[in-house]
Amino acid sequence: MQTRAEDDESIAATARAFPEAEQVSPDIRRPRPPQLRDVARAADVSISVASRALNRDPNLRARETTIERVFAAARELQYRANAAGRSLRTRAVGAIGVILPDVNNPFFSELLSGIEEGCDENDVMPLFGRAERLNDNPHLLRNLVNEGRADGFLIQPTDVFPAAAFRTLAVDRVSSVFLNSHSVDAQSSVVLDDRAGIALATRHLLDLGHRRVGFVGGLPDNDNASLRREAFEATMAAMGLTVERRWVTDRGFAFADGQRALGEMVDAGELPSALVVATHNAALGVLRESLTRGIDIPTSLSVVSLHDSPAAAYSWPALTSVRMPLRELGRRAVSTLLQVMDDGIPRHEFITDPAPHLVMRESTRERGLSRLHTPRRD
Amino acid sequence: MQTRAEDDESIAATARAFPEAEQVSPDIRRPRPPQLRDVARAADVSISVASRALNRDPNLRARETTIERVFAAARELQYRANAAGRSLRTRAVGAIGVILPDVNNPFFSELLSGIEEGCDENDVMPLFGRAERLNDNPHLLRNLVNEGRADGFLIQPTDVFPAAAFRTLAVDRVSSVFLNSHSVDAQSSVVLDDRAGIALATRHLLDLGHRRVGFVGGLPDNDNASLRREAFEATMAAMGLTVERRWVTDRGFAFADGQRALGEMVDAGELPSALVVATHNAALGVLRESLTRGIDIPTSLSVVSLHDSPAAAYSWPALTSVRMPLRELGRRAVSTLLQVMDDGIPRHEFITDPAPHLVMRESTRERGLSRLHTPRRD
DNA sequence: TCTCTTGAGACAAACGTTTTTTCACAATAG
DNA sequence: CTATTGTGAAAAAACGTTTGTCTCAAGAGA
Repeated sequence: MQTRAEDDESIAATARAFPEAEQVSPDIRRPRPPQLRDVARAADVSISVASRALNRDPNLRARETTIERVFAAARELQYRANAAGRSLRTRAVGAIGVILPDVNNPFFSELLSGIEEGCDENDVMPLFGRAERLNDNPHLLRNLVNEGRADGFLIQPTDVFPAAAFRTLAVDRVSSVFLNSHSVDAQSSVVLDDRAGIALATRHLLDLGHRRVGFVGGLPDNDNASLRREAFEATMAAMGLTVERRWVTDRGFAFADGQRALGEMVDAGELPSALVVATHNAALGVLRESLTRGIDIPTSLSVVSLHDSPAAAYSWPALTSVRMPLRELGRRAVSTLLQVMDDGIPRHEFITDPAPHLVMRESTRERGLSRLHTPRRD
Repeated sequence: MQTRAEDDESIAATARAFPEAEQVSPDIRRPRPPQLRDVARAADVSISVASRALNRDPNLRARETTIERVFAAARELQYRANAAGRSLRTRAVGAIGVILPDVNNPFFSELLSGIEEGCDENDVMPLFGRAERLNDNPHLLRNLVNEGRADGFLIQPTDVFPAAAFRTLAVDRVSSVFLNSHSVDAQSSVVLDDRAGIALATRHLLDLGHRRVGFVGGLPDNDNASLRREAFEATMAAMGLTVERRWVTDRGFAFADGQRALGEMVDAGELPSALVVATHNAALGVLRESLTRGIDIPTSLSVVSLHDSPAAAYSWPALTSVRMPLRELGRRAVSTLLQVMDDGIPRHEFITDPAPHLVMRESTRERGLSRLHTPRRD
């Protein structure tokens, strides 16, 4: 303030005027993570040998002991290759985008952990994004690709999906695997055996003696919905049973759709004695609407759903459901994506193992008084 | 097969023998995303000018028209800076790790979208990870840091958290913000106004005329649990009401804990006329246990919970609850983390706006109206 | 003796940015 | 007519890897 000081002095003064600057500066400087250079120095080899050893490059010719030294040094230092450096050189970032609609749908819990498991196994990083984000930011996928943040995508599509957002992927030739969807051709897919799941659920009701069985399905233009419905009808037909039109609804997969489906069925007159519900959330809606309308489940109506989840055990009554191998789906989706990324050949996988499994809870019961025992046939 | 052809020929023959090779090879080579170099060329400037223009470098001296040209070119090409290149140079990757326990807890849905919103606003990429992953892979956080994949972390801790996994962060001086937790000192935090939420819930019951009010709380050594319990007792005391010991439980925040709490309360004798439940999932457990035991809610017991969620509307009866500003929590957590990353100064934020809000549904009722009005049943 | 091979490893370029430094040129001052 | 100063922009280095090419020595084969 008094006199004009020389430059260096005034800089020092400035520093003093903002005391926190002195403390902060060392605070935010965090220790540099170990680099390949450090590993090489510790193992007393060149950087290139260290790199090739760690990556198990077959072109590297070095003594076993040398390679061992490198690995030991890397372990010792907790070395992890810097993703940016590697990515810059290899044009692959070791991360995959995972786009799911409604992460909070409880039935995704297993799928999610399957995906994470698959990622861990393959040393790949998952980048989760809720599908809704695509609506706010339709460039998300393209940006992710252009920024080189993801090498490929795992996508679970829904009806309301902005298909345009995915066209980008095809145009840019980005590998992607669609989960539970046959609809997008020319892309890879990994799907569950919905047919077997629905058949299991339906047969469960038939085994309990039910004959008047209805179906609460998804929207008519949804591929999965029609597949499930066909499977239901086929199973019924195989038992020589016909399906009453009025007991088959196609309102959708959501909670509210299940509520509505049951409501309409009730309003239309006599109920079936049992319902196969094509998906978990809709089944919870059916249960809830039954409570509202005073329909006693399972006494006067049995309900079984495709897809299990923790929430199924919490509902009233606890929901009998068919548990699908979602964890396996997640794992396979990851490994399939990696294969596709590797060779560019689209694949269509079908998860049959482990097979769908019936989880018996409280929402189904043997059909009331009539203990008619029908011979089983297949 | 017949004669030895010259090299070029035999290569062509090989290609013909593996027809897919011809298609695949170009397939997996995807178009190179636009680079800064391309932008610079299109705008007819050097790479450095392009970079500084796009980053609004104040040290850049260039004509306005030049800068405009650069932006126009970037828009035209849909340029996005390659994350690896930038990260390598700047030592920041523009991504933050988000560690949540149990992503499927429905009450996280808003928190998640708040975080994504905050990330979008700040042009940062969220890397979600379920906390359980830390159990399988305790090095996850350290690896993320060492690989330079995340610049900082958002963490929602729980009781069962492997605290050791977080010590790494402190040691490596990685910025992190804890959500809803006061317990980890020396780290930043963003917390909700639980006190106000519990007070609102409690006052709601008192306003309805309830005087015998109980509390279903979390584990006694959980900071949040004690905070909520204190808030409950303070609100009661402010009305001159004492709290009966037997109506205060501390089983935990989970569904099963709620079930157990109510069960024990019933087994112990007379019930209160209303319950404040310290968290959403436990409240659902209380509701479910009431159904099991034939306790009519809200006729003989009113239940209100801290934290709302879509699932609350689906329960039976629909759960009256206090909606906390989780979306705002998510957004603020992101911006706080970015500030901490910027200057290294820990912060402790308190979300009071928007204020907690009572969502009236069907699980609470005025005391004494017991037989006048029952929820709709057909 | 001379060339070849092989083993064991080192050199150096390249990936796409950001940022410090340098440069060319014109306008002004002396 | 030469120095100085702005102005506008280009050069070049650096970030941490991976990987194609080199080196160097020791032995093999002729």
